[in-house]
Amino acid sequence: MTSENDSLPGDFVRDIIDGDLSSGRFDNRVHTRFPPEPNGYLHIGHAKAVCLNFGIARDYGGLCNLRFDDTNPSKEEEEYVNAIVEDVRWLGFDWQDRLFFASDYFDRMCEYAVRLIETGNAYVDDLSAGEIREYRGTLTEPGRESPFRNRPVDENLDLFSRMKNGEFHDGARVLRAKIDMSHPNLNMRDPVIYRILHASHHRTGDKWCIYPMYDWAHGLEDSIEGVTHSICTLEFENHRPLYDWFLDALDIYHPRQIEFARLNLSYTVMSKRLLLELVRSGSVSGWDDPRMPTISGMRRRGCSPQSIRTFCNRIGVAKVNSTVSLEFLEHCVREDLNLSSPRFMGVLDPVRLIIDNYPEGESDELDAVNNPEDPSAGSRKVTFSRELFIERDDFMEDPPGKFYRLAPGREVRLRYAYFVTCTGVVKDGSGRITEIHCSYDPATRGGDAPDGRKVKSTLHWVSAPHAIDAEVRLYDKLFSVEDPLAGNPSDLASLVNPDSLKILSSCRLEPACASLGPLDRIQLERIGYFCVDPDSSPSRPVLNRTVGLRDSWAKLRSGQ
RNA sequence: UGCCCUGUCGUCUAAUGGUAGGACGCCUGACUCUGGAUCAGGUAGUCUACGUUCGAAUCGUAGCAGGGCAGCCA
Repeated sequence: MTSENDSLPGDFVRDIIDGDLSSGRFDNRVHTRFPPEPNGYLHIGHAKAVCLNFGIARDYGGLCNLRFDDTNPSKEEEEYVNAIVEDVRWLGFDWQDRLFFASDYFDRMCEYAVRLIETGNAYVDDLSAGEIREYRGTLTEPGRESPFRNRPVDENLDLFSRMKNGEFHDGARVLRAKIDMSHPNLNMRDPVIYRILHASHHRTGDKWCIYPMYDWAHGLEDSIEGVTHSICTLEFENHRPLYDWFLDALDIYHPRQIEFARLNLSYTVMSKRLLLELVRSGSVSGWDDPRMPTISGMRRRGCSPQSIRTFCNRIGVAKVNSTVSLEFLEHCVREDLNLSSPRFMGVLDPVRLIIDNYPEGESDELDAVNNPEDPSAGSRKVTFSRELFIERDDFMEDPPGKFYRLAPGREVRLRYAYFVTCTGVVKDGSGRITEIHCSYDPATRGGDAPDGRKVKSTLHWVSAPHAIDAEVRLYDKLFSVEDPLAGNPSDLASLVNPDSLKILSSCRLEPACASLGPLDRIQLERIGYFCVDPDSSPSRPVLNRTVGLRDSWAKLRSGQ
């Protein structure tokens, strides 16, 4: 299990656990679970729950199960199971041999249902779905009892067993708990326990034609597994009385349900349904599009598992609905990538720079540090020559006062190489600069002047004859508005940030980048953090921008 | 006009009846072969009212505001 060195304040969930530990409620055990439904991909909101559940188990020396809540075969697929397993493992968590499925407990759940019927706590109802809704009442009016509510136990037993045996069509009957049709909490108005669904299940095949409802199933799963603290999101708060009622009615082991606020992130959405909508509408390329807040999207974007864990551990756990700023996620990503990413030089928008006093046809091997934050990362050679590419942005013919980079007559340093001074530019017919001419000072080889003179800036560069071509995909926030759901927009797609993806197809990278493999994370000096996309090939690397470096020049410029 | 939950810097979150603190963001400055990183400083908050108390963000009452709930979804 991953250990985290962040020392963090506790949270209300841990406070509750501390209380249970001191009162001896669960025999000094702490046992949690992460219970995804396999009907979609995991997103950063799920990561919060994963980190909470596995993190608590780690901190208290307890256990955390990975359990699939697969009680609805019409929405669930094995593809999702596999993706979820991969994502949780990638995040750095381990459930040992405790990978469970709700469907493993279907037989026991049925036995429990029979017990509920026998004790007069459940009945088979012949009402249709629409009738049940009508009988339920409203938020302000009590419901009415079903005419089938007082069937004798034997009849209920018989009908339930025939439901199970497939004698009835979908929707013909349901098994309901007998609680209180006038309860102020609608969940307690005789909730449905089993429905008939002649559907093939991804694990049990056609063995079942009745499937348990969440409220019934979830507490049983927790109870069967000996879970102590069943941590879920706020929308289940109103379900807790029912969770407790079932376990009490059955008189079986009774975990404690605790609800916390789900994560919201600015400039994105966090619902499987809406994310699926973006996929279906083609607004993004798939669940793993690097703009998506999914774990697979973030992985492809280049966020490290460590940075996601750090983020989840720092945002805290509370009961207030809140929206964490995207900037905070980016901060956590930069913080980790700064320490762990090897540096390379690459030019996104190249302009040719010619060093007139450098001998034609010659080249030079210079030492470059791989990671200034990590001496053990060592160094590499970069090849210098007479013709280079630098970033078009790094030159201005008529620079404003705060522009420190290259300009006519000005001397700057080329990273790890030489000081160069701009002597002139060449333009094409439209006035666009096609070449920048410089002279270099051979005495500054390596990047320092023996006479101690300083320059205001250092530029990254690549050698024109040695550089490799690359495609770079610049990703930005998914939506152009901070809260895409504000005002219930009818089409989310129209709010997608038009600049969320810019593809640059003629970038140049230093040759060392050729050895990079899919999902490798690097820093391109002075630009940002990048991740090698799976679309990449050795002959044509494709880099995804994870997040830019903080850029005080860009900020200065945009502020004017 | 039912029931449940929640209100602390712009944002996220601590303080568990005893000095309202941290982080992100933002603003200054220092340093720097990444205008990166790092370091130092600054900015800014207890929803309102009444009550309990020597003392209230914390406890109580009322109000206001936000969120959730009427699937045979989870």
